[in-house]
Amino acid sequence: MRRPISLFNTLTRKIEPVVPVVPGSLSLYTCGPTVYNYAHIGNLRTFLFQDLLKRTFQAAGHEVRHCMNITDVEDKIIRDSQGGLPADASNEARHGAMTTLTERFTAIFLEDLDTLRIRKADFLPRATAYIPQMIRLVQDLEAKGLAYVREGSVYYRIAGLPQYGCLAHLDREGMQAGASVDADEYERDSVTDFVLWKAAKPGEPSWDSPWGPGRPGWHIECSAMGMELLGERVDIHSGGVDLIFPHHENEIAQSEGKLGHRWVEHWVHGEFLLVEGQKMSKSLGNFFTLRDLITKGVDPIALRYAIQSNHYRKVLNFSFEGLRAAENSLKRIRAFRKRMEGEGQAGGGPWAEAINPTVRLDQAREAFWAAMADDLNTPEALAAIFTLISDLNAQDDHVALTREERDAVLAFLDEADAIFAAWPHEEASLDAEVEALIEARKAAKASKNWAEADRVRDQLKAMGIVLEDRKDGTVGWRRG
RNA sequence: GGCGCCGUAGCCAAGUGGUAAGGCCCGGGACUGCAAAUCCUGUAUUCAUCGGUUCGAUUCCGAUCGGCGCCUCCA
Repeated sequence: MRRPISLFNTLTRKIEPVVPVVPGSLSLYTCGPTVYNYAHIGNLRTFLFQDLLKRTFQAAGHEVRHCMNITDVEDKIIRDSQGGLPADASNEARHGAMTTLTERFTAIFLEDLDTLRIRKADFLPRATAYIPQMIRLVQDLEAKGLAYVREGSVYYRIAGLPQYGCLAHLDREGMQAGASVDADEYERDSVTDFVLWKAAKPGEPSWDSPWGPGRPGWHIECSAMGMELLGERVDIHSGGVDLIFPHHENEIAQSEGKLGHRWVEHWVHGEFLLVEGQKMSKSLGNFFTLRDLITKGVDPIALRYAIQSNHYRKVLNFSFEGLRAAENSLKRIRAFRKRMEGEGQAGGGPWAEAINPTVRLDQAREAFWAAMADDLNTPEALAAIFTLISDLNAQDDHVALTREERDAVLAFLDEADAIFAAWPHEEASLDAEVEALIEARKAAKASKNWAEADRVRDQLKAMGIVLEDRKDGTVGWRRG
């Protein structure tokens, strides 16, 4: 079964159904990292949002063709990689220094994705591997009269493009009133024109081109690689809100200038993240990479959950208190999963009302998908799961769910976890030492040696194993 | 100056023109040798403020206050 999904489209500012050009096969381009440093949690929020987007379509039965660029040539990369080189270093040496830096941080970035269970794109093109395609694209634009050359650089001419600004909803007059526009060092016909190809400056790595040695402008890589790998019509293109302008606006200008028709149907943008109410900055001491948090003992999956339990289009205020709440929420879901994996232990106690587990499960599944299909409303989707957990825990306390019912619940948890990737099945295997300790406590308990029983239980807890005595005398355990 | 967003309980956070989901935390009770897990139960007469439209507004309109983003570094 393939479920339709609707998303807020920045282009129209409306929530609209996503209708892939090729039914059942979604083409997705997500703006990737510039690999000159560790990604911080703000960057990672965007990549987690894109993973949520992708996984939702996959879980909804769509095939996804996903392309994420790796930007490995850029001002900051050049700045950080060329420092140790002599002024007369060869172009080869300059490229080598740049590659050393970008390969290192590309590897680190990919490790971070693994740590956060972010699925890798089918295509992860490096910009420097597509220089010929970019040059051809710039040549095409030049041939169409959309671009012009100034001192070895090529610029895109915005003047004849009435639709320029449609994504960011900017008008030309407002742009020209901007204060920072004349700070640029390049010679352009109009302040709104942007660079497609930058002439090399002394000390910079460069590629040969029809306009002399130079390097690609910031926006051209996404247009060139997106068209090359995903085609002339892309269903969804996403990134952080800061990319709406100028990056995505300029991508539209370039790509549609070349194609002569609409390139991307749906533009989707994730909001920013604040830390303890303030913008992340190194001077405030609230700048965190994933590795910083792991060093502080944070479970990366709790971070994943904390971020994904907020709506992607709202500013997220990251806090350690919020992280603790996320960890505790996850404990509840995981404990419920463990309970469903085991057998029922019906007992007594107060009871609100009997329910039909199968009917209740169907309701939860529909509520979950209705929320996800409505612009990835994760808070509401998770609420559907928690409501189900409360209802079924109460029911199972009194009338144990059957094996079939438990398995059906587990199937739903797996279905939801295919998106959230936070409560997977874990193999229930223990090492011999732990098993021996559990047996030792059972013996102590049987002889009512409470002090010894508690001592062993504390010892196990220190080892990460929490015991749960069951009504029938058996002892359950979980990691925690 | 231009464009736009947000303000819901201690914290996080959905939501709808018809009388406030969910999570965390906290209090009481049940179960337990004690725990853990779980259940029952208590926590917003109220959704920044002030007006307007309406039979009725947290939800629509306007104003005000407060917080924030973008207007070519940026996830």
